[in-house]
Amino acid sequence: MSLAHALLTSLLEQPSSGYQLARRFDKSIGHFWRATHQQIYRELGRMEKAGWIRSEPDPDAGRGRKRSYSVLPAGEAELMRWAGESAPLTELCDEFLVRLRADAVIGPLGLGPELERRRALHADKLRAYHAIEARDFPPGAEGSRQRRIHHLILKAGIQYEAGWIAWYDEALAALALDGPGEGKPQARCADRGR
Amino acid sequence: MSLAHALLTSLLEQPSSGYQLARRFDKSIGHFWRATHQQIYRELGRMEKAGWIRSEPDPDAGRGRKRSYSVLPAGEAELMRWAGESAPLTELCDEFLVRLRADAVIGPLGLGPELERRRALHADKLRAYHAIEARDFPPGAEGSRQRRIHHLILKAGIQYEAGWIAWYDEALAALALDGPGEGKPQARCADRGR
DNA sequence: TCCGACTATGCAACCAGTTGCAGCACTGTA
DNA sequence: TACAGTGCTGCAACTGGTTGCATAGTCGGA
Repeated sequence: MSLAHALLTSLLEQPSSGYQLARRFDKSIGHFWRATHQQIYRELGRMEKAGWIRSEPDPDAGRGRKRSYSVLPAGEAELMRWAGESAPLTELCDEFLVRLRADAVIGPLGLGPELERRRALHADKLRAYHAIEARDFPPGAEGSRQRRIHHLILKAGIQYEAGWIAWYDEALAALALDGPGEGKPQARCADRGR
Repeated sequence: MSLAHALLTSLLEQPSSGYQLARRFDKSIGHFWRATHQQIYRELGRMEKAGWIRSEPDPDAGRGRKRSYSVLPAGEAELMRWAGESAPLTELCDEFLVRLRADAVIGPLGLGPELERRRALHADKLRAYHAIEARDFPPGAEGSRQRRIHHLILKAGIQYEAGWIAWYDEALAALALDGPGEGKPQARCADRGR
């Protein structure tokens, strides 16, 4: 598991509260790592107990029970240790491919619209990533090592989405060969007589 | 969750025992959906209770306590229902990108060799996929709808691996700009004085 | 005949992630 | 002053996945 380490990284970049972390995870880091606020609070508790981070109640006063977390040397050492470890690859694991395979076994189920929908969602994400890239990494500017790495990470997202878009295009073309009947699952199911 | 549906699909393609399913998951379906034998046995139990599948003890006799599972009409109906549902996209979620980002915050940690290693693993997988493609989907042959879909699924894997390889090449090039010092984490960490 | 390797199934405990809900503090507005 | 909205934290229950271990039959070889 590495949610703790994702949080350490995020806190090093910017000490914040659990809530802020949760919101941040909807943006930058959240592009490639997900967590709910529940997970984050629980994990912050553990990390504090482990001596990796420390919290102080309410630094910029007034705002409720807010606690701000920051990384202790032990946490930084742990992050350094962990970052150097080698980890297995994240394997391709996509529910939709299972659906496609099911479609192959039990006859055309009219997945065309769903393919279109998914392609469009990927295209939305790609557009969003490109917008971030245009804003934060203008061409020509060299940038620090840190900026180069952040750009690299963004490019991983771009590459990922672009790859899927290309694949969905191919899939749509391949399934279009079935002809117009592909859009009518009921009729085809009846054909199979079950 | 959709392990149950992956199992239904797999059982429709070929009725088999839990153990065989587990081994099959190391191959075809396992390229994009993972499951341990524990998960599979537990799930088969649930599915049988739900009336989606039925089991008979030891059809091709002699072999231990082996049970063979096959899909019932209710299971096929359920699979059909599920395959038509729309599901959220699988998002990019990669631990290594967190490590990279940690490297950006706490200075060069010498991730070069790990990048190389990961690139090589992706290349291995890509080679394996290409071998399967050459064997099962020779160019020129048209093939049935089912074969076209299976090819499509394989191509998703190929596209995925090829994308990562391209990205790792880019990453290696981008981090090489740091010069030879990048491979010596200790020295650089000391530089930072913590 | 015993032993180790492999096929095959399963229990129990644990861990991570999700969901639903509740509570409290503050802010703006009616 | 009351009330709705939102920032912020948290408990409790559940689900899915992992790990470690136990068992039992079968087969081939020393």
